[in-house]
Amino acid sequence: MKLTSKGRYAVMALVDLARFDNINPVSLRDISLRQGISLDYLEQIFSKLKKNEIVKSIRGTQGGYVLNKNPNEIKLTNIFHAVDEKVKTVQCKKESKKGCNGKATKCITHNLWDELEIHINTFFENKSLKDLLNNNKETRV
Amino acid sequence: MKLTSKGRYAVMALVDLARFDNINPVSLRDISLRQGISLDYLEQIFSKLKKNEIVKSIRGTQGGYVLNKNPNEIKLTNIFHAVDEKVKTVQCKKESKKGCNGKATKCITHNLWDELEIHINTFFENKSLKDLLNNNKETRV
DNA sequence: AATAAACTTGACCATTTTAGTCGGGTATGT
DNA sequence: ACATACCCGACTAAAATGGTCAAGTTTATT
Repeated sequence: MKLTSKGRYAVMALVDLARFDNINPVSLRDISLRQGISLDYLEQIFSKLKKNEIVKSIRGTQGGYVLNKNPNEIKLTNIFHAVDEKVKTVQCKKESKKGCNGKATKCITHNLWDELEIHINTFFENKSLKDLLNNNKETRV
Repeated sequence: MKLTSKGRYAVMALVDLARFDNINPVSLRDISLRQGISLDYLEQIFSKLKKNEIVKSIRGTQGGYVLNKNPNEIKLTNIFHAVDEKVKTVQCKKESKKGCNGKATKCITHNLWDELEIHINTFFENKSLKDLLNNNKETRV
């Protein structure tokens, strides 16, 4: 099981954005420089964040992105969902009634992955951008 | 984030093993047939389970594998660790003091992944093979 | 002693995913 | 007009994944 960089970058970028968008929109270039994430890659990520109405864009000079909601309304679930970062149990639970492994029954560990998924999603549901912002005022080395 | 088949197969195979090893060792061939997992792939997985002392092997005809511990002593953590299925935060947390992203500080979401990892591992620590066995007596469609 | 069942080991490989890059746009403030 | 910034789709190198294949060794049974 692994977390991909895409999800990590999305969260990093949004925390960065939340910190600086109070006055003006924040350009991806700035985020790129501050967070050390490739600009081109950020564009892909923000395209998805925009489609999912997590951020708004302002084009042209002095343009950039701003949050589309309050930081406490943006849960990690939303962010991960937007960039296709999700908990996958691979080939299990795809077909609802067919069972796994091409057999007629659920595989013997099926319920386990369900539980795990719920467990992880609960964590994501309960974390908002705001939590991360607060958590980070106390930046320890 | 995704769970790989290797981890899933390892758990499935061990549940299968736990059910049948009361009398005789269980051959991978049997597990392969019952669970629909490639025999060659199972061999790779069991090689790792054996190195981690989760199973013992008996060679020769009528040989096979048996559990090396009681089902309630085998936690999911142990299984996943054995087959290299673990929560990875990718490039974060590799260097202990250097920080992430090649900078001198921790990335702003560093603590988050720590928390998540703890959250998930807690789930794995608290689940044993025995739990899965019990859970499965009530096999619902 | 021969045989067959089963574990053991290591190399190999096709496919998919990941983490980008690249090249062209279009909109807009100055 | 021009620079800054978003927009969009195609492309790609490298890694991970989910295996396969071949050539063993061990041991119970006949």
